[in-house]
Parts: sequence; structure tokens; C-alpha cells
Amino acid sequence: MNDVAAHAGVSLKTVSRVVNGLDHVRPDKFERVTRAIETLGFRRNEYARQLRQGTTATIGLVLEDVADPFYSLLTRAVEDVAFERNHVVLAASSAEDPLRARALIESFGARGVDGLIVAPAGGIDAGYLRSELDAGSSMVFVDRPVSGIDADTVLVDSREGAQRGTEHLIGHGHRRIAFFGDDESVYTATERRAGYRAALEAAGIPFDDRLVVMTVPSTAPTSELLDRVLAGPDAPTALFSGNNRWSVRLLRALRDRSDRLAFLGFDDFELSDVLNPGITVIAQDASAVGRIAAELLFRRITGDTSPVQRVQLATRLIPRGSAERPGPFAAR
Amino acid sequence: MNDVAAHAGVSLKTVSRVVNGLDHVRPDKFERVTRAIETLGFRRNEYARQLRQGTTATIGLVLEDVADPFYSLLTRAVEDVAFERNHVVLAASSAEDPLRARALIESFGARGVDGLIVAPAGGIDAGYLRSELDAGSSMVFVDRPVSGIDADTVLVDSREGAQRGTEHLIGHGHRRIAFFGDDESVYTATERRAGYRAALEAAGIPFDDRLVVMTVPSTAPTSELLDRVLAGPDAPTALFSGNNRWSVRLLRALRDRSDRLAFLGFDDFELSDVLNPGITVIAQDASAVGRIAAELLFRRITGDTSPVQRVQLATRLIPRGSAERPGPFAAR
DNA sequence: GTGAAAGCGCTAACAG
DNA sequence: CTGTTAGCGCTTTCAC
Repeated sequence: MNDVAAHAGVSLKTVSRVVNGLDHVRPDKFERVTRAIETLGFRRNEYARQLRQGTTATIGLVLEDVADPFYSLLTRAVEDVAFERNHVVLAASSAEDPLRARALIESFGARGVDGLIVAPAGGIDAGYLRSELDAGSSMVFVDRPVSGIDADTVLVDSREGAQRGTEHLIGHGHRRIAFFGDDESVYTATERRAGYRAALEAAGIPFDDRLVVMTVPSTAPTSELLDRVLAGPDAPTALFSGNNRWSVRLLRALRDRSDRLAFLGFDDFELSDVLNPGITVIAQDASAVGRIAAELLFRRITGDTSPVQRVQLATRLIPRGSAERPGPFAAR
Repeated sequence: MNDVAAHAGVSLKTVSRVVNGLDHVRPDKFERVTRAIETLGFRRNEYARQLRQGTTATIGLVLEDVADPFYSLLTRAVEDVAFERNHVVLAASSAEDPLRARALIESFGARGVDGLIVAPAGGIDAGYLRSELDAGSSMVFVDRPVSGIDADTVLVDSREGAQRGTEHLIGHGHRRIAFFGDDESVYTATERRAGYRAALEAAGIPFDDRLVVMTVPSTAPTSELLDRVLAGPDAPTALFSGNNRWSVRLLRALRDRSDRLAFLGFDDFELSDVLNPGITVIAQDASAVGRIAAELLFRRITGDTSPVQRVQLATRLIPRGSAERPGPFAAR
């Protein structure tokens, strides 16, 4: 900026005025400055500016894994809102590791993000999140709540969705329904299992622990688990998959088996309608979660101090065949 | 930092030393400072630090759409490398809009990113990219090259892959093969069409423009296009889909038709192996593209001035059935 | 309208 | 080992 000032023969402050375009500058000087900027290829350093102003026009987004379709859709929605508001987004995947999540959040905080959208990893430590909040950055939780922290939260009503899905299977005559969910430490996993269980109990069907698998799908030996769950005299006639990672793995494993099972998955996925039969799902709107969370965040950033909100988005049951008649899922 | 210094009864610089942990500080002062940091909840402002040091420990990533599986995998790989190197990543989707891409890249530049990974949108203006380079940030292009700019580039060998795929179809007896690709402005689309064409010509099969569709899949009336391509006396017996967006749309449209067509897609996708028959694809390793690009970028950031590289990753043909015997793709 | 001076939070360079 | 001074690139204040 100094160089530009020298080049144009004006003071540094005049250049600043031109660059910001708010104050009035006499046309001839304005012209000279503009030209100097052009020839020197000057660009204002945002961070120097923001160091002075105390804002960074940056928000942070921390979730488990951008490569998961649910989160990648959410990310895109957040990016779109941020772009509209002239903010940039620092994005990171915690890989479901609380320590990495912490490192990321703290490094975002140290960079003075105006706000943070976090899908809290299981076993996250509320303490340091509170320090971030105290340090002045707004925060919105998505997908999972964090107890003990006073921040807006945008969730999908997992329990209700799972319950409705299970009822749907029961309505089609199934009484032995297996459930595959994520690890117990994951909020949505236990919520969905709770919904599953509630539906069974409402229908007078006993909850059977042997039909329930709760583990991270990425490392699970899918077909062994299936063997175990499907073994025995009173084998399940339907499968409820608790998330899209499990759905993909289970469908892949089922392809190579002869079992005729009904199937229902939580969270929709691409090609769910191309399989035969189409896969019935409880769909959640990842885009809406991201958009609403971002809008909430910007409201806070711009000074809204109304009471903390907790938004619960409804799910949608999409019947496509797999839950309405028994499989197989890919005719051979 | 001033407050901490006052609280601990030392100079500001001593605090700086403690925070940075490089210089030696006498234990008692170290202790006092540490405690003051603790009680005051002090956190160093990264950007102030970096303003002084001239680096931001930030890289930017601009691609079309994080929600596209190819790019979301790539993003994850970039994030992982960045995390290892203690850098954060500013991520954004250009939505295939050159103006938005430019706005994003310039705003990243103004924030002084150390480096930039860009999947250049079709019709991108090389001029401003060059100014970014001149301004000192390293740059690596992924997925598509930009002519006239001297920067490392990581590509998938689209042409060769498409050629091999087409040869595969020809090898299975097909002579009328339709090709669906992205808009002409997209580098990979024309490359793949060129590979397709080369294979035809090598086999002495005339290239027929009526069998080629080049348009953005998201807005295309898929089934009308299919109607048109499949009409006529000499209808195609095989479909070559130029990217995973087209694959999904085509497979969906084909589900409702009775045509018996062989199918081969460029770029693998989830569930490609669960469909029946499994979908034969030319797979590209999105993760590897991201990882290699990031590593290249960090090499430049850390001062490597060796000649510009152009990395071409090979594709992999994965035969699963859809190209080896005619469809349908989802038995009914 | 314009400019000089101070300072955002930090580190580099130097002196002690 | 420790402190002082200057300055990163910009905006704010206030005087002209």
C-alpha cells in the first residue's frame, strides 16, 4: 500500500480510502491511485486488515469425513451460504478421532474464525469447546448435540425416523428385524437404535440383543457379522441399516448370499433407486442441515443473541421395494 | 500477550519465547508464564504471527463441487496431507462457474494462502491465475490442465483410459457405441471423447456424431437424449458414460427401459459392484490425485524450484459384467 | 478532502 | 538468558 501511495504521489491513507471505496476522494487522485494499483498489481492483504478490524470473514467446518456423502452434501450447502456472505470456509475431517478434532478446532480458533460448525466426534471434550465459545467465536453443532454447551444445534430426528422405519417393516409382517448401527459412542447410532427398539416394543416384539450390531462399519468384518446375525433357528427376515456406510457394506455382502431378506436403510444414497428392488430408505436432508446451520451461525456472527435453538429436521420414508417384499437386492 | 507478560511480571518477548518453545527460558519464569497463560486463557493469534512471518500455514482448494464423489475423495486426501504438515485448508466449490472460481481464488489469494490446488473450471481465465502465481502463492492444477501457466499439474490419463474402455467394448463385439460426456468446455470430456474416437478408428469403425452427447449431465433431459441416440435402424449396442454423474443418470434411465445394452463408465462409483450385473468401469484414483497434488504443492511451498511437473495417473479397467454381456442393468 | 501518527498481536534483530 | 525496539500491512483517530 505504501508502494502504491508513493507511485501515485499520495498518502497511504488515500490509497486505503480508494481501496475501501467508502470515503470520498477527489477524482484525479482516485484515478492516479487506481492506475498505480493496476500497474503494481497491488492486492490488499485481508489478514492484515482483519487483524486491525478484529474479524476474519472466515468460518470453520469440522466433521468426520468429507468423503462421506452425507457430509459432502452438508459441506457444499455450508460453502454456498458462506460464499453469499463473503466468507471463506476452513474445512477439515476429524476422521472420527477426538484428538484430531480438537487439534483442528483449536487451530481454527487460533486463526480467529468468526464461527464454527462442528459435527462433534464421539467422546469429544466439552471443555475446550467452551473455551472456544468464550474466546468469542460462535458455534453451531450439526448431526449430534454436545451436552453442557450452550450453542445452536441442527439435528435430524434420528429416533423418530428409525422408529418409523422399523414400524414400516413390522407393518409388512416382519417380527425378526436385525439392526446394524455405528459404534455406541456415536449419538445418532444410539438414537436410531432407540427408535428401532421403541417400535419393536410398541408392537409387542421382544428386543433381542443378538440381532443388534453396533460397530464402526469401515473396520467391521461384514460377512462374519451377517453370518452370526443370520444364524440360528429364529433368523431375522429383515435388515435395518443404521447409516449409509452400513447400507453399502451390507448390500455388497448380501449380493453374494442367497438369503431372502427385506432391507431398509437410514439415510438415502445414490443409486438406491437403481438397484432392484429399489432400496427403501429413511432419507435425511443433508443439504438442509448444512444450510440451516450456516444461516444460524451467520445470525449469531452478526450479533443475534436470542436464546439458543435446537432444530430437529424430520426424515422422509421413501418406499422403493426392498422393504416391502423380501430381497434379494440384486437379482442374479 | 501483553497481559500475560504483565501478569507474569516478565517482558512480552519472554512470553513469546515460552509460547514458541524454541529459545531457552529460566524455569521459574517459564513456570510463571505458563501459569499466566493458563489463568488468562491466552491463545496466540495465528494471523498476527503470520503477518509478521509472511506465511499463513493455509492452503486453498478450489474445485467444482465437493458433493461430487470424485472431488470429495480428492478433498479428503488433500486435507490429510495438510493436517500432517500443520496447515489448514480453505475449501470451496466453484459450481463450474468461472466467475465464482475467480472470486474464490482471489479471495484466497488476498488471505495469503501459501498455496492453491485448483481444478480449473472450463473457460477459466489464465490471466488472473498468473497474477496469483506472481504474487507468490504456489499452485497445482488437478484433473485439468491450464495452458499457458507454468504450474505443476496432476491428471488422470483420461484419453488413454477412454480408449482402453472403448477397445474393451469393441473386443466384446460392439461396433455401435454411444458416448455421453460433459460439456465440450470441460477438458476431461473432450479427452475422453478423443480416446473413444481413437479406439473406434483403430478398429476401423466410423465415428458417428449422432452417437455422441456432450452436455452437462445435471441439466440434461436424460431419457430424451437416450431416445434420440437409441433411435434409428443402426442403434448402438453399448453405452460409454464419460463420468460418474452421467453413469448414475444413465443407469437410472435405463432401469425403466427394455433396451439390452452393454455399459461401461468412466470413474468408479459406490455400488457399482452391487448392481446386477456389476458395472464395468475405468477407475481413477481420486485419493491419489489429491495426495500427490498436495505433496507436490508442499514441496513447492518449502522452496523446491525444480522444473514444473505434469503427473499423469493411469486408470484401471475393472470388468464387472455390464460391458462383457449386454444389460439390462437391474434385472426386473 | 487529506494526511500524520498510533496501534491491531505478534516476531526479528539486536543489545545487554 | 532477557529485554528493547522496530515493523509485518492495514485501519482508526484526529488534526489540518
